Amino acid sequence: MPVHNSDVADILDRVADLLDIQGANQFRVRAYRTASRTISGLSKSISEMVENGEELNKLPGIGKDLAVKIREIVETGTLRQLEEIEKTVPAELADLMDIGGLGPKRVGQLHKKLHIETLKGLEKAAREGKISTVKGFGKKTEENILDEIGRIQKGEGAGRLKLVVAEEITKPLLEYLRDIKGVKIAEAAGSYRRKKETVGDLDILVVCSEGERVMDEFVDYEDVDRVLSKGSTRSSIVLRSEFQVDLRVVEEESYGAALHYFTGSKEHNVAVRKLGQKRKLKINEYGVFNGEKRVAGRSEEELYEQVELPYIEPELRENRGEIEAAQEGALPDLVTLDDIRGDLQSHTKYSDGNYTLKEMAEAAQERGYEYLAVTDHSRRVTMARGLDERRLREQIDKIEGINEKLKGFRLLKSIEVDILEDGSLDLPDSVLKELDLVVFSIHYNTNLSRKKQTKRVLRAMENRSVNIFSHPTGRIIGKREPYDIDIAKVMKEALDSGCFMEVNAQPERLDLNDVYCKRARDIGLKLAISTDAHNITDLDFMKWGVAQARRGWLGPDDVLNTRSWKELEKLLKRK
DNA sequence: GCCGTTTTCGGCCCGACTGTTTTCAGTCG
Repeated sequence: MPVHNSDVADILDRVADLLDIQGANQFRVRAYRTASRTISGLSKSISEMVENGEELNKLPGIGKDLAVKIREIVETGTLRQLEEIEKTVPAELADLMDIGGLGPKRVGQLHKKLHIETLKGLEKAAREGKISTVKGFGKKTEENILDEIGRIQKGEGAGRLKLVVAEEITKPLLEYLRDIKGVKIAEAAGSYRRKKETVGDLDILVVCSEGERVMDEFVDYEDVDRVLSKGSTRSSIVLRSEFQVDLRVVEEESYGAALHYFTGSKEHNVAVRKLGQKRKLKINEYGVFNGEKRVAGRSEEELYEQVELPYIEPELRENRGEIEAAQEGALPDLVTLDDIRGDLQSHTKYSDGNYTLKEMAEAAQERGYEYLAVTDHSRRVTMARGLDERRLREQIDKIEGINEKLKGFRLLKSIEVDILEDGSLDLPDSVLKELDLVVFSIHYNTNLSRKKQTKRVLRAMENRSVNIFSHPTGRIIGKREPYDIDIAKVMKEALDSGCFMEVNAQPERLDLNDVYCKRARDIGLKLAISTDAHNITDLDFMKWGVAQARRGWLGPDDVLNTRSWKELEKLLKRK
């Protein structure tokens, strides 16, 4: 059973939480958290690195000690140290930190003084009024704990929202804030601005001549469920959707510094501040300071300049190597929506799409595209009325007829052919060969073993008629875990055999994810960003795919569909 | 526990708000 990067990261986080509750040295705790972040953001498999005997302590934030521990996790699946700690600090205590207002210190106190070990135990103690008897805890804290537990039991809160949902909530709120008198700027920062696939909460920054008024109006927004805190420069609310929003009011001269600060990520900020420290500069949300003197802060550009860095795009700010790249002048020139010249996956009424060939073609043209691949399902996907050979040929004829009438645009003859369980394809080569390109994907037998699933895809790729492996991991954000498949191996094979892979732009898929995009770029494998549109409006999902690609460091050259059809056609020819 | 153009020891990002205190620790971002 291979140990994944996320498994290693989880164990290290677990150790960090429990050490924290135990009251261990803060910097030691931080070291475990940093290492966990490093590993989950790694674009290669930690298991493979161990197998290949690579030196783990070359990784940032990982020294001799942690390298040994990580190796132990990879080789045994567990960490003895964690098991040891759990003998004195019950594992479930870590979960109590999910309760707002409870951090490591308080959880540690509750364990020590009241012998609380579980959420149930905590609830009981709170109901019996025991919490408020502990020093440092009062009635309000006790009530708050019960409220929070109530919400957890109702299954509310805490969950991260998909980026697309976060946008639906954010846009009207920003408009509301911009309408308040005196507001010059209202902008969203945080993981929303970094275009992370899910957003935990929203950070909004406001520049306004009347701070108090903004705060009053903010907590008065019609969608507010409760107010967590309200100050003159910072307030937090929870919306009825359980989405938390933090608002900060800053002076215009601090706007850039604040925007940088609240855009994060935390790890990126820490790294930038350290660069500041080396130059005797203090960086906070109000600016860059040399002693008492503010030397920058109005814009992000000027803040970066102070630490001798070029501007770094928000999507890259994860401390996954962007600072080093910036120092070396090696930041990628990220792909933009404007670079996209066509869409390489879409469905029509022939299978489970809702529009005709002609309607889809017109919609793609309206978006300024030069081509749209029609990739209806193949026969195995019966639920979607998948195409058999006869119907596909009929569609090919129809597309050719439509193309004759179009100028500066063409529908590409294609199919999303199903990969059957043994790795063979759902349609015969004879018809696949007549297509402009072939997209291939998995819809059934999704729970095969890692070995079988990987072999299945590798075998499919051996067929010279296929081109783009679609939604390669099959995950649905927050709903369905990825298939157990060795993506690294599939990528390597795709590169060697002249195949490509996809970033599926459906906001609930975003598959490949950012980390895999970066891995593809690292090895030189080009990716298609495709909307998998089933409707005309789905064509606009392209922006989510582009966002994910940007988070994965992709430039225009790394993306297939930034090319004209003529160039793309050459690239798709397999040897 | 990590790390090094002030360091192999002694640092480790920084500030707002709350609740509990009676000047501040803890939490959060």
